[in-house]
Amino acid sequence: MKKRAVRGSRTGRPVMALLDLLGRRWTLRILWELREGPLTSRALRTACDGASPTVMQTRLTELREAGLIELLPGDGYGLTALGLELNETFLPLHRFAERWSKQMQA
Amino acid sequence: MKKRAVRGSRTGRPVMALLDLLGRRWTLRILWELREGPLTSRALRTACDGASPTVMQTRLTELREAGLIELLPGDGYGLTALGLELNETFLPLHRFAERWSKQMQA
DNA sequence: TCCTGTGCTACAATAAATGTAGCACTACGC
DNA sequence: GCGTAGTGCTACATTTATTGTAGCACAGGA
Repeated sequence: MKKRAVRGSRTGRPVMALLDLLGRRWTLRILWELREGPLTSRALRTACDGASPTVMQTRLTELREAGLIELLPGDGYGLTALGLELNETFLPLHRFAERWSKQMQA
Repeated sequence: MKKRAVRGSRTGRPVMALLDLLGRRWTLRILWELREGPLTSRALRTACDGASPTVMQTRLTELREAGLIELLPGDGYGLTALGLELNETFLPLHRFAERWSKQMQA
């Protein structure tokens, strides 16, 4: 855990830092899986097709430092108010994915 | 280039395949940089903080196969109708990133 | 005490990204 | 024609990230 700063944060453009954070493996998926409520770290690993605990823990730490998720003792990990707000941005993604999938088959 | 299928596509849930595709490094950033019009592959590399041509080319191929971008001879890479639609989902991200950045400083 | 589950870590093996260099092709000016 | 500059794209060695397996310490509950 040597590199704490979010990559792209040097540019001074927050959206770049955010895109970099979200562009790391499993990050989007983790936020997505938490959309309906908190999950324990192990449930999260199961939900994410058995992602390795190493990277899962790394992502959880990153997301926690970014203030998007938090560890609720007894309930596992859940979205913060900020994380919930971000997640709402992605809600249309499900509908889009269905449309996208159909177009790809054609 | 051995693994062509989008990871997560086995699950039969398109949103998982989409999240996996978008969760690869530079993918979100590329879509973002194309939001205001086509860019050549080299302009794109410059815009993405000098991403290596290897991974840039890999992402461009993936996004092209996903039908989100296309190569317009003479203009470089641009969003398809589908890609444009997806990108509109991310437009609120900029405003969110500003808010997020401010909260993080506090 | 002995389970079971939690968050989390070590460590070697594998896969992905980087950085540098360069190719083939096209279009332009001379 | 010739050189120059731009395009999309690739090779290859190095560095970094991710995986997979195993396991730790701790906190309940039976």
